[in-house]
Amino acid sequence: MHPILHEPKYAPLHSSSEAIRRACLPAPQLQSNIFGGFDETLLRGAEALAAVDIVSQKTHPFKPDATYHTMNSVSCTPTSSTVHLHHPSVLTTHHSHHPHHQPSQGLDGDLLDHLNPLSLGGVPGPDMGSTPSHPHAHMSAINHMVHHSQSMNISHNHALATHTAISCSESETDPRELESFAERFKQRRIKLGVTQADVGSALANLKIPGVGCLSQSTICRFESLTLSHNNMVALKPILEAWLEEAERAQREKMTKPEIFTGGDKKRKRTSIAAPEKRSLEAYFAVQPRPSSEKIAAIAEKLDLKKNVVRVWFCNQRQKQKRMKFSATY
DNA sequence: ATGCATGAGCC
DNA sequence: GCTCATGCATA
Repeated sequence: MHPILHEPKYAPLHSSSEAIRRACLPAPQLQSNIFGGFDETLLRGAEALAAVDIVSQKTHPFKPDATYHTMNSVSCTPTSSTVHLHHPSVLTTHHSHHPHHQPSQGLDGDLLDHLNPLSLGGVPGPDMGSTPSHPHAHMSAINHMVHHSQSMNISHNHALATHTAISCSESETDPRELESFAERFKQRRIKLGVTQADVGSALANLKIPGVGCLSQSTICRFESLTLSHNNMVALKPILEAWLEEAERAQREKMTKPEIFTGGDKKRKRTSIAAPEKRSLEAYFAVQPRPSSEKIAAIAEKLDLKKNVVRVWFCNQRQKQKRMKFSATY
């Protein structure tokens, strides 16, 4: 079921969002935010690193078998609410993107070759059953949509002394507004003496259709603007509602924030060692979107599980899109 | 505060 | 298999 958000004015999303994004983006220089604009320079660096890696790699067999999760319990269960919707990514509207833009395809192949001359032949990739299918409690699913047009525009018309063509949207999506709200939010939250985790679990008490609780992580990221612009836009009204409610409640009495009693769950987090991480970064600089084969090759070289490498690349890409570091919103 | 991971939805 | 929103675990 789809939790229809109480905001009919939003455009249809999912399906079209990707398309819209792609279509709208002029020609962002893509992922060069983090790694700056070097290409050749970095490349050499990458190759060097990679080379070094090969060597150092064999020396220490890091975690041969990275990690695993063992979780079971579900989670947030703030005594009162039951509204746990699924359907997280409902908003995917703008963002920058180009389908597959491979900056230096040849290069990366090269790099890999150096690293692993055998890999390209057909490395089966040590991707063994890495899917401990776990029933994950995926609660909370908010999201509002954002007009596609809006967000995109703002990014391009940079400081035009003339007029800001923020044509489409209301200030709700203005990065500037989001930033100041996040700041005010944190301040008021602290004033209320509430922790990020408290806010997250208390959200469920708002009983907003489609909104369950959120984790401390998410609240933290919201405050620090380390979420995508879309995500920020979607969360803002919710957190704003909580804030109002919390301040109102405080005026009359003291509602004690309830913390869910998660009993059991132990998921181990894989920790990628510095040397491996450096190599991954070097690869990423050259090719942010390696093919499955390349991922397998890299995984083998670094002695990491293929899935770990794949996820690392996904996370790295996502990281670039976060509000604070992205110029594409 | 942040790294690694999951899962839904889409292609 | 990717993107995105989000979370658990951890430094």
